[in-house]
Amino acid sequence: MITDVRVRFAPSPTGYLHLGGLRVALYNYAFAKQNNGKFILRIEDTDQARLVEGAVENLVSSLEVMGITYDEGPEKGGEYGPYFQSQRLDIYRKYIDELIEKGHAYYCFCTKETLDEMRAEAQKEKNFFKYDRRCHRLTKEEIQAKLDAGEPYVVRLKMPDERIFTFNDLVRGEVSIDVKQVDDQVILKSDGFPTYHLAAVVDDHLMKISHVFRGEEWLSSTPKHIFLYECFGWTPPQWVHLPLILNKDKSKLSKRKNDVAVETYLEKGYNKEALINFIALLGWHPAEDRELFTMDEIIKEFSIERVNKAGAVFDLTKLEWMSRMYFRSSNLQSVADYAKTQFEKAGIDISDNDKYLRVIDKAREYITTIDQIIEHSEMYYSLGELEEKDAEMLDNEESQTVLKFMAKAYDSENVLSPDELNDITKESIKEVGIKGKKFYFPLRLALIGKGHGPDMPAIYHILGKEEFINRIKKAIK
RNA sequence: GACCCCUUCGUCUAGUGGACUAGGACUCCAGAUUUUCAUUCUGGCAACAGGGGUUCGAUUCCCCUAGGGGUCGCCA
Repeated sequence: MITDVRVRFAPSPTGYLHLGGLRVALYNYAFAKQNNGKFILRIEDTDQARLVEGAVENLVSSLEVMGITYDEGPEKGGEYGPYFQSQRLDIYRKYIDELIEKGHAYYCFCTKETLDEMRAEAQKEKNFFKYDRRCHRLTKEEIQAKLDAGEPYVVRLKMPDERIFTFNDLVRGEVSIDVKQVDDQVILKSDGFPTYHLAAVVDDHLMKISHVFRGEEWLSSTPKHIFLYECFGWTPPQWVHLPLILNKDKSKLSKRKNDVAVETYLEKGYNKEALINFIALLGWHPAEDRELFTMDEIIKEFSIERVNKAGAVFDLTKLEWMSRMYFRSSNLQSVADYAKTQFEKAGIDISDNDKYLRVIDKAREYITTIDQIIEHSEMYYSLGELEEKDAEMLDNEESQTVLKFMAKAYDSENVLSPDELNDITKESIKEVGIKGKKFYFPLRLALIGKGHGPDMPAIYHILGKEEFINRIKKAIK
């Protein structure tokens, strides 16, 4: 076990929990639990323009329904709060001033327009764009004058001129990046908010984060972060850059090409344990050939060493399979509880709980998403209109013969066992002289209103003896 | 374009120099079981990107090429 593990999931509240975010959160959570560490939720709301109302609540509730709970964060609080970056502005300002004082950062008064021009220029030469540091050459007096005049400014980190940053990533191993590829990052925006780079580093240090799990898209900005740690004289955390989750065309999973919000999958009615299991296996796999893992098993088995380097394509078909598997094998009561709202929506009275559980236990065998439960359940509560050709079939002579015979054959004092019921059925087939589809189809139409469905003992068990006989009788003309 | 990362069946992956005739899962196909649908079972199709090394021996180590992805914002 690794000691003093403190990890964090730090989403920006832009609306919903992304599948990629879910996986980062899950790995963080599993890693923390497994090492008896702490899992922190921190809200990175430094971009005023992108704030979305209710996003935090949404994020928190998505995590909660997925079974990922945090030890410190919004609502809960904790020793290292506040956990909203927008409430930590003073802290950031203090550290930014320290950087300026030490000469690691400088004021920049260049406007967006100037910068755009410079970028366009660099674009023409097809070069990597780097800010030319013209504001770094300003004298103290010039800076003060501009500040006094109330000119808007940002603060930039002054990266070293020459240096190869080499760092160790727990997934990728040693990674090297030349500082020539790294720009003087803006760390304080003109609206007084810090950028991610500064805020994350400061918070990770102050919150004593030991391992930073994040998407691979952050790999190339890691030198900026490492440099910040050095400027402050702090020890950087362990880096864990996760492979990306991909669209079918291998590009980074996106809203345009896929459903990316966890809540969408929940609304669609996928089994949530299956979703967790499925997402866990996107980029991570234990040594054995097993595929089905409960949350506890994921916590137990997870290891960074077994996280893949290559991105993983999100394959809905496999999620669907897994969702089916989970509906069939999870605890009956939990499926029944999950299905309840569907029945309410459909206006089906499920006050007979024993029957409800019998219905669910059978219907669950057929579903991929929970909303499909109704079409496999409603016939046990009430029979709809028969389709025309089915009605005709039910009325024909052979069908009526079968029904009349079976209404008597199945009638008994005691509740029939599956074996007894099967025996009666088989004997009856011989006696009536009608078999196969001609025998079973009308029977099924009478019982559940459709030609396909569960076997006789299953229907008998669900409906109960009385209702079973009644339905057959009702179909007799 | 520059830099960084990545590369085993269509997809998720196992594999850390010989046990590989490259394993599992999903999908697909075929057969069996079942009165029907669904299930279940059995079998099948299908991959080490290419080229050089190193080695007695490379999927595994090294190099090159190719392909894919990521980054290059006062977004995170």
